[in-house]
Amino acid sequence: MTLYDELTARGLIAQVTNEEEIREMINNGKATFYIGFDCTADSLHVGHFMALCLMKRLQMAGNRPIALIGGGTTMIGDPSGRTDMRKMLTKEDIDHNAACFKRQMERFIDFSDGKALMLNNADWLLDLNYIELLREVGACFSVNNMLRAECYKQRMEKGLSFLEFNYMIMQSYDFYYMFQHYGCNMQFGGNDQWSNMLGGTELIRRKLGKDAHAMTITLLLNSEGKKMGKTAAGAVWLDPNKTSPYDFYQYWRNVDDADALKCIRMLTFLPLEQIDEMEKWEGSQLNQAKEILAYELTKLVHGQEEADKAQTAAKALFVGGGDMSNVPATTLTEADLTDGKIGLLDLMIKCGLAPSKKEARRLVEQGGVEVNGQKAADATAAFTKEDLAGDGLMLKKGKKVFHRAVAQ
RNA sequence: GGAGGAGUUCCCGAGUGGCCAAAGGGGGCAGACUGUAAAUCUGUUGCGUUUCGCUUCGGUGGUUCGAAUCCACCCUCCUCCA
Repeated sequence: MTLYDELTARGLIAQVTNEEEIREMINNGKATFYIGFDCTADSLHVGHFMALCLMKRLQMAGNRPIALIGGGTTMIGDPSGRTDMRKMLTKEDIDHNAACFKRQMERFIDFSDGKALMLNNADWLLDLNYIELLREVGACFSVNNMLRAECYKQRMEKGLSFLEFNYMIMQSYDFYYMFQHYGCNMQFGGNDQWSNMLGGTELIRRKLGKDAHAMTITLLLNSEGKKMGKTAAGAVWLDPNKTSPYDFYQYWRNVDDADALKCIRMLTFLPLEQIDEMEKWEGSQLNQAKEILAYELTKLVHGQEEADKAQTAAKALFVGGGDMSNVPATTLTEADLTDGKIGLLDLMIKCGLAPSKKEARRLVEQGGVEVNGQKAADATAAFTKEDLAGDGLMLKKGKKVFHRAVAQ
């Protein structure tokens, strides 16, 4: 099976500018393609992970990826898919975030021997001269057309600043620049980037009379049509300090039935035949599929060792028995104890199970807290250093949030 | 530049001097039911030493016994005119 067919079979391709040419290019490893990453946070998240996987698949087929860090474009802020304006970030924040991205990407993509490049558009965007740019590039854009683009249309209601309006031009310029300097002939991106990407191919055609290609990845939506990888607490991060491997595992372990196979197909590297086999599973058997999904993804992102740990911990907690040592834990010091004790409510806050005493108390009152398998009924309960010795106390909030508290 | 309108708790949105920690909905959390799923039902949803106290309705001052509510100035956004 060719690469292009595989991508199609996995449901990864959303739109392409020219199917025949792109198929030919990527199947034969002739593409030098880029994906842009706006560095609005100090870690990549699950949404980026899809893009990274795609880069990896293409790289394995001999194509050359360019990871473009948006040090320059982040100064502007992409209005796509947004109903409000982004917070403006300082130059320092952006630089810091870009450095964090770089570290994370190196885990997935092989940057050795020029097999992949990492560029930062700050290198060429920040030095642009306004008048020159307007004359060189601005003349090639039709405002009429731009306003017709879906990403701007949505914002016409709410208001769109001129700053953000220029985002498309900057992104197009990136493509134009890399096409000339790095032989970049294709751009990938989320489907919400389609109009921005077309801006680039159009610019290259007008300025250079050459064809460049664009291809978008299907956005990973759950059965309710919302972007996956978001929780109430925020994004699911790839940085283990922001989202622990255990939580990462649990996120995927808990996806809806309806989304399990779609995720396996789109995100894992399991062979398609194996996935087709799983397609027949239904009902509680899907639970097994979710386990596979969670394990495979945790392995990809955090490595085999962390994936094993997360799985062991999950099994120990939900199935029973087993080794508890991999369950997320908080270590308490002498300073956390008052008169040699710590109250249940304070303990819950320390372990991150509740943001305030009020909420901790409510949880206990509603019967949502267990300590060592016993329902905690008394909010005034307190624990001593001895209680926390050894494996410590096993706290449980609700049905599936477990946390250990141990003494130093 | 001119004329209007708006900013309320995580989000939407009611409230226009005391009965307001602030209706209703969404979302979240917890309970029941389950398969660590969905749907449904119930409770809950500012903080604390919890029959009470403290902080909160864009910001800063002011009026008042008392302000989300009235006044002044400022900031941000929207609509119309130029």
